[in-house]
Amino acid sequence: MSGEHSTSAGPQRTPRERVVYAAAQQLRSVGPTAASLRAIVRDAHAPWGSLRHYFPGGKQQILSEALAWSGEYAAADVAAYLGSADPTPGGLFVHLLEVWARDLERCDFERGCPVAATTLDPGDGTTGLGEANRAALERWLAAIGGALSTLGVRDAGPEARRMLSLLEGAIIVSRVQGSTAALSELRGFAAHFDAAAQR
Amino acid sequence: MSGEHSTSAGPQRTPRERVVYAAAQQLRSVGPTAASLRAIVRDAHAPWGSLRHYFPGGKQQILSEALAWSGEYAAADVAAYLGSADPTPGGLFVHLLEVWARDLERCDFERGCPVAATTLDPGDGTTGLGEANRAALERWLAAIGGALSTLGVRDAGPEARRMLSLLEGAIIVSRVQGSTAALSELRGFAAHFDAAAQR
DNA sequence: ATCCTACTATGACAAGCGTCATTGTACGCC
DNA sequence: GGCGTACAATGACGCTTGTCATAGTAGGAT
Repeated sequence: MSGEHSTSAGPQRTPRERVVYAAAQQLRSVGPTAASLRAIVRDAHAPWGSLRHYFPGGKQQILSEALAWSGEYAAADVAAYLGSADPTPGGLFVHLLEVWARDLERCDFERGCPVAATTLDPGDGTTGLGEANRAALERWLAAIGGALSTLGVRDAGPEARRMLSLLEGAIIVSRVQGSTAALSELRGFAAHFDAAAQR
Repeated sequence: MSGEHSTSAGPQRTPRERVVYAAAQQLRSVGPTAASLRAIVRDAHAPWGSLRHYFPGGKQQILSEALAWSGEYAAADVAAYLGSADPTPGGLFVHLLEVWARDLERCDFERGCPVAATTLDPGDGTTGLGEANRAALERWLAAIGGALSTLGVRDAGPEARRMLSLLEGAIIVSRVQGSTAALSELRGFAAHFDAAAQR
């Protein structure tokens, strides 16, 4: 869900893709209300003039697509871990903790989870991001739940939700304190998820 | 930290106190950026004309005091549980889960934790709420840590942070899903906190 | 009655926002 | 050549925001 990547490198993205990506980063750092289209366009090195052409739905469409992209990115990360050597439920949890600890340190704790940010900053309610936000979370939950199920966990759904709750909370506390302590202190709970797997 | 209370009833609050309280609720529901002074004054049934008189520091002062109030409220809640019959570490955790589940259901999942909201919606960074936010979290952490220590938990600090991480994450997931399932599913972790107490 | 302080009302200000209409440029297709 | 679609630049609009200056009112103390 983090999706730091690099803005410049990689296979050249289209201006449209760069806008969606930049929007996701803005979402992560300042929240949907404070995220301004002008800042997004600037970060994306995209022309302001064509914003309306690519996104006739305006800010709502841009942020919705950013949320969808984030959900897809998070799901891909889970799938990648599942394809690694010797995956386990607890290993997935530790993997998520480590990914986020790295991400937070890299950006000086100025970026968090876009889903959490959208949830806690719903604006006046007319932003129309609720549905996209819910979908992004469900996408993430489904990816984790599917992975847990593959790894032999019964009740994979609730376990996935537990895993995500732990992660989201630790991200917030880490961000407030400017330290990844909250994240690493949760590693002990990996045993819980391993124990949930039938042998 | 929730601090629902009732707006009208109770011992009559001064206009100034009502503004701080209304600001805390706005913080909880829409985040600091989207929280407007005009809406706060309206909810508080306070005169707009005297805002500047009570809070010469402007929006920053109002929201800072709202955060401090929230931290104090949360600490008082922890202290109240500690004074109840037969308190235990796991019982404190379950108590927090229940308090928040009740609070979320009462307001149709439109309000969360003010600290989390301020963390994930820092605006342009010039809001100057970072320090007040950190202080509110530390106040809450100290209250929980103190309670855990009283209840015989070693390493009460890290355990308190763990407890808060779990709680904050579950609040977010619950709010997104519009269901308290994420909160109640964490009750099983109460055993962990009980086990951390030396007997 | 006078004065000082606490509080309130009113109106204006600059800045930023998302949105939109208009015009202009580029490029591929026929 | 001419044409039509895709993209870009510009400037303005209405709105809301926090802030501030100014004036006005109440009430107790002297």
